[in-house]
Amino acid sequence: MTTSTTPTPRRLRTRQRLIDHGLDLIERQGYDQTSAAEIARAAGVTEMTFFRHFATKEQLVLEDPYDPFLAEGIGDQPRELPPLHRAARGIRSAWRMLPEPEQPEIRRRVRIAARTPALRGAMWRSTGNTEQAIAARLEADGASAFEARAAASAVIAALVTGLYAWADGEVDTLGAAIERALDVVAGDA
Amino acid sequence: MTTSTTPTPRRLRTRQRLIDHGLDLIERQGYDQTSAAEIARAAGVTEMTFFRHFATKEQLVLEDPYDPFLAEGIGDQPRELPPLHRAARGIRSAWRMLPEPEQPEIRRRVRIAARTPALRGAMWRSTGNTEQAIAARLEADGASAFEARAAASAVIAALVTGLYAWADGEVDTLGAAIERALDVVAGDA
DNA sequence: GGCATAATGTTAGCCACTAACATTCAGGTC
DNA sequence: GACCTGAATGTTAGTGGCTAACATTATGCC
Repeated sequence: MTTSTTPTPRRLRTRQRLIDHGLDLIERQGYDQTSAAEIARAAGVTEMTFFRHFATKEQLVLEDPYDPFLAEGIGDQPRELPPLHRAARGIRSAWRMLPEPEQPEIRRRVRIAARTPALRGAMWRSTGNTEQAIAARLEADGASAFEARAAASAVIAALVTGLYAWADGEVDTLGAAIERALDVVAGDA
Repeated sequence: MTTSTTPTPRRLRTRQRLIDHGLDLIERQGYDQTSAAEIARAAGVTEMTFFRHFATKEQLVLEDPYDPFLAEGIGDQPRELPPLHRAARGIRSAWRMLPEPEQPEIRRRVRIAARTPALRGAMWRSTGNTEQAIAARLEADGASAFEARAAASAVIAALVTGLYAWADGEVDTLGAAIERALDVVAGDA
């Protein structure tokens, strides 16, 4: 039940220092070459404290800002469409309603993730919740469990690939990257 | 350049003992609750030896038998089709030409992977090569790099989801699971 | 200023994984 | 059957991610 008391200002500051120094160090030296202890030291704090803020070292990089709402738009899609198309259209419409997130920070993170094999796996794990939410929506609207999961995973995979391309500078805006990625899996929608 | 000398019989036996005891222990106790040292001990061997056979503990579970040929069938698909459909049809036709792999062993592995969050990420990483091979074929046949990667990742994601469903007993045969998964992403092919 | 509680520190330890060096084993030669 | 060589394994020591248990400091409120 993640007892979620509002974090105290002090805690927020330490957390932010960890993020700042962490991303800095990792960008300069690489993820594997940067230890949690080193980041903690740079932030003026103990290794133990690092892990009290981030359950794993991966989580420092893989915060998940764009995630949990993405399933919301699916219910509005016409049920005659096959699950893959419903998922793609739903995500697209949900995305359009999102406030512009702080893109520079996200982009730093995604770029690091794209370059670090260890994190590409972790990214997949971290999108697991979203995937499940999408699958649940699809299933609620009539798809079989199997179809729902297959469609959800395919759409998320394409989307993450789009994110990577954006972080690498192949696509100009996050929005465009998402649109193009979804077009590939459901181009006629 | 993986200097690949043919492994000596002795080495093969130790390796097999590690696999046998490893899968046994993991099935009984869970992946996280089973240490590499424990598996090594059960196989009558040192922890160090374990890691000389498997670069990581993950690799003991995630051997990759069905992988590298899957890209082969793509070249035969009509180029007018969009990349996603070419990929799906290519994999389907490649699969049909494969000799039946030793399914019981694979199924044990996939089932473990499906149940272990840490391994679901690793699975993704381990399919990276296949994904890249598929994307390369798509690109060679005229798709843009972006389209190629998005389509390849979506198809692989669906396929892995199908594998999980098969391992869980939701689908009877591996072949059927693959067909159904591909139908979801490219049903009209 | 005093107090309760959140935030951090300390210490000790497990496990995945690696490097460097020492030992044993298997298969062919004589 | 003793001998020799290279592959396979063992030993030891260490790093880094991560956790548990307990002690200390800081912060906001009275």
